[in-house]
Amino acid sequence: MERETAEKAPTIQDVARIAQVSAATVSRALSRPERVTDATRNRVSEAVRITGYTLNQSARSLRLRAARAILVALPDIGNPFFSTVLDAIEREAARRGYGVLVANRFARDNTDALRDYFLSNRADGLLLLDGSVDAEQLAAFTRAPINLPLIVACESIPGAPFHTVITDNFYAAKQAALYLLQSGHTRIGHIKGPKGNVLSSEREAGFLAGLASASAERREDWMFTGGFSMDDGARAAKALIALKIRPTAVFAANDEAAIGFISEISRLGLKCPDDVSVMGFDDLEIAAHFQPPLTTMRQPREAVGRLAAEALIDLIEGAPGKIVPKQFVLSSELIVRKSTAPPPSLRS
Amino acid sequence: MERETAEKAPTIQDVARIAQVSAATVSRALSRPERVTDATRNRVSEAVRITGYTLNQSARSLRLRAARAILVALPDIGNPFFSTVLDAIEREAARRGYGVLVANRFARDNTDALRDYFLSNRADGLLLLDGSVDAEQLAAFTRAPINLPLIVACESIPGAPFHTVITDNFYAAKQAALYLLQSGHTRIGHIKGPKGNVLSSEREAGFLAGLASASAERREDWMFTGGFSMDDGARAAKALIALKIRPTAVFAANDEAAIGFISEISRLGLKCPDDVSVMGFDDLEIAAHFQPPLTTMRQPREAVGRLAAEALIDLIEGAPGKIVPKQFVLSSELIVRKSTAPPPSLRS
DNA sequence: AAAATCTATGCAATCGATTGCATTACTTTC
DNA sequence: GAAAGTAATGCAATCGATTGCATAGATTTT
Repeated sequence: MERETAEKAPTIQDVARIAQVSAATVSRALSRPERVTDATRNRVSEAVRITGYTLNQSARSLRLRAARAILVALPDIGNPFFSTVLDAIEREAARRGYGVLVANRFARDNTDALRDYFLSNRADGLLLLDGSVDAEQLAAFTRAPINLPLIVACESIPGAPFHTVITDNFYAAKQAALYLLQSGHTRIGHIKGPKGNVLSSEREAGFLAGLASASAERREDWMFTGGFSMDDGARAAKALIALKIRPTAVFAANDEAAIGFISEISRLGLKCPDDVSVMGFDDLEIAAHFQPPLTTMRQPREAVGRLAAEALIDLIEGAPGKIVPKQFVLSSELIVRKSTAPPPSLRS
Repeated sequence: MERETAEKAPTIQDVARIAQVSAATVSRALSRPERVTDATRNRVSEAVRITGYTLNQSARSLRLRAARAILVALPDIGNPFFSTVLDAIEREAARRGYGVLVANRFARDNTDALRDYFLSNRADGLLLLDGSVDAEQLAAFTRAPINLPLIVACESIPGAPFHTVITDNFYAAKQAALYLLQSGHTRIGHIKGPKGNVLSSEREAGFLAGLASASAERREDWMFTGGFSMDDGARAAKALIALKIRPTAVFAANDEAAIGFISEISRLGLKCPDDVSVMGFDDLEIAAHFQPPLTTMRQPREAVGRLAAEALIDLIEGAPGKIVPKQFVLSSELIVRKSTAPPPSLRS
């Protein structure tokens, strides 16, 4: 287990010997340079240069009880939505000198594993990008005696007292519905996200609120059970094709479902937007390059990641004590492209 | 800096006191259960349960000089190709009890930062998914006195003595060219990857080798300067449209460029595959759902990630000493979909 | 010039887990 | 039953950085 290196890495003692000061002074020279004289600081810098010293994080972590790392738990790194958010998190964390540990596809019932990263001093806090966890258990982690610094981002956990960074999914979905209504559509369907997912239900509710506000028709067989994957979208397409009365527009719970949907209806002979307008949600990079380019609600993914990382590190470094949970709610933006058009009835 | 927790986390000493044994015995009971009596083992287990003890990784790392974590350095997590590989890496690492630290978009000239993760005892080894680094400097890291365990995956660094896990890009690209030739195309273009990238040049060379083996025509103005992004593909599309004599098929260096290309030629009035067949490389998830579904070379991304993680951890845990660099070369697979067809001249 | 104040630095304990060596208790062998 | 061997456990040093407290020296105040 113990690694054998020909030459051991230089330690603070080595630097101290060469600079002819004590290890304590080296430590101070490096972390609070104003506390030592110029002469000492220079001697230490020189000794660091000579030895090629790098601080041993394990020793530092042990002493300070701080790992200078955060754990990011996500449901699926492979998903471009999450990987972009992760990108922003990583950037912000690096800026503030923190490492980023990733835990992918951790099971719902595996919150203990996340807690243990904290308890075992590998991470100083948790950034959770998944709302499908036991809120009660999670809340217990944030209280004494554990006091896990926690930020929930992307997906909220309703009614739970966590710091969160989310986007306003309800309002954005309502905007989407309103946009389709304003384009002249009266028969509008929705490809729902996965069951039990908070984002799904908020987007569905927002969509229905949009319909309701215009007193538009709402039919159960236009509410397609779906999911967030392309295959889910394709399944919804098959369901739509089978209908006698079809909606002229469909709002999908995310871009991937929208793409899978369009892909499948094209295969089956319908055209988008000629026969059916389709909207997505997220504005993934592919949305602009898909055929047809996808009308969608753009979520500020980078901002979500950056703010979440920022908030978590503030929490970690902040004074302990009672902190009122902060909620950041960012807005999404309507991006109109070619996958939506007025319904056939309104076209010349 | 020092975190103040109401109650400190239980330590091995606490467990020892409750189990009425020494800390040394607790340590042994946990790491090598066969070395203690059943009675002791049970008492320790019970004490662990009572206290809720979790091992402090910092202390362990300090003592053992091992972090039980690997650092994955990649050029762009946001890219679905890399994020899938990362997914596989994470899974394998977790299986073997290793944490995964990510370093994204690290600059070419910033290899020191990667080395410092190792020197500072935050990571036990480096998994590099980017070939665009200074090979000489990197090689120095793997030698004494640093002895950084290193695996280069996805992109090889030619002529450098590293363990690598790659796919056979040259052969796969040649296969792609041969497939297009066999479909009857005689005028075939190529959207090149980014300049200076190893993958780009191997795919380009393989493509040209394919053409050469069939003595097919090769024209400089059919070799589009490109890149790996959708925008790069779109630019190539504009260049193609401007040509007097156009190729009837195009092989793009990756799926994203292929998608950007198809998207742009559609916008400009050409149809795929009717006017031009297009092939990609990678088989991203979107490839199957794009319109038209994309013919492509599927890279075994999961296998690459898994093998790379496996090899790195073997290297970390293996006996130190001279190790001959191992090269894993995996094969890609032709996936035929609808974006390719025989050229117009051969169709009825 | 003595007293008080301040500054720079060193000493030594500390963080928590691991392990070589020493010790004790128990078993086997002749 | 004494000697030798073995198994289980404890003692104490160790990994490397940080920091409260002590001290020596410099500076200011009276």
